[in-house]
Amino acid sequence: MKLETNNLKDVGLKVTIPRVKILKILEQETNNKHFSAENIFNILLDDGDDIGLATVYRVLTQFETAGLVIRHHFESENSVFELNNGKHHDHIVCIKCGKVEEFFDDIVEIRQQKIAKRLGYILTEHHLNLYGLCSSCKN
Amino acid sequence: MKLETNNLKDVGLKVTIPRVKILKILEQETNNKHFSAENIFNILLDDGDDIGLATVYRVLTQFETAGLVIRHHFESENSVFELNNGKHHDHIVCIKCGKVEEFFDDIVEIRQQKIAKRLGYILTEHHLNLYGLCSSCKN
DNA sequence: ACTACTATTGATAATGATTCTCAATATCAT
DNA sequence: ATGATATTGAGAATCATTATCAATAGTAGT
Ligand SMILES: [Mn+2]
Ligand SMILES: [Mn+2]
Ligand SMILES: [Zn+2]
Ligand SMILES: [Zn+2]
Repeated sequence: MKLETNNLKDVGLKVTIPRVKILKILEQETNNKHFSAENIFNILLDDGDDIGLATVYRVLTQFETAGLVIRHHFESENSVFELNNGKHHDHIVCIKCGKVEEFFDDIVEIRQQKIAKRLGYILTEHHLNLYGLCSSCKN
Repeated sequence: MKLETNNLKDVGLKVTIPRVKILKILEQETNNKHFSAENIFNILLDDGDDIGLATVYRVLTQFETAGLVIRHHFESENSVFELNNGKHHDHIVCIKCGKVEEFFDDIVEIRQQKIAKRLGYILTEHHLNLYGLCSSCKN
């Protein structure tokens, strides 16, 4: 049985064509792991698949609820989704070309916990997004 | 001449009733400095002012462009606005009651610069939002 | 204070991303 | 294979925000 099939069964979702195809797209090893719903819809169109945009949104939300994907809101743009590989990381986004890169910084993570504690909060989540010009675009 | 009048003239905006009133609301020293457009619209309504919601959005966007206010996007909610006091800070938001508190952490700020540099970016902006349960809500 | 020139406003329509509805179809345990 | 149930696709609905446009207000110059 295929990988996607297992992933879906594991989270209690029926194995349907839209779900398998969307999961495959998210699993692609490309230069961009971060997809908008429209992105995925267009890839499906190019592949000749006849899957509705509503289904793409629906499936992505189900995947998010199931913990298979993570949803991001960069700047004030549309939602973007990426496969949840279990390793937390934050993002830096090029304001010119839109490239998204990932990073993880222990010191920042620890600091955040300290800040939350000092203010009396139980920290459940955080979003750290850096914006700037990437190495290609800054010239 | 009043404070609001000066602020507006300084950024090249005509002194109109909607602009002055919205600026006054933003300058209020209350427990909440962070307003949505709807928030401000309702305060105006309560004050008996007859200012359209479209005007509120328009004026807030003009204020943002002029550098008078800063717009935030917490979680995936509506835009919230606060007066730009010139002192950069980040935010922690209670996921239960919605309270927003501010903080500034030198170490995090320095780390962000380092991360951007390491990845070859010129950093122009960042959003760091923490989410959790505030001291009142965690019980 | 009056005019004339523009900028601004308020009402309403339009937009765009996302979600909802619902009848038709597909999945899967039996 | 069958039937109970979940899922799908198309299009309508939603909701925050922006655009349109005729009426009105602000302001520089008299
Ligand atoms: Mn990522
Ligand atoms: Mn603030
Ligand atoms: Zn770039
Ligand atoms: Zn709270």
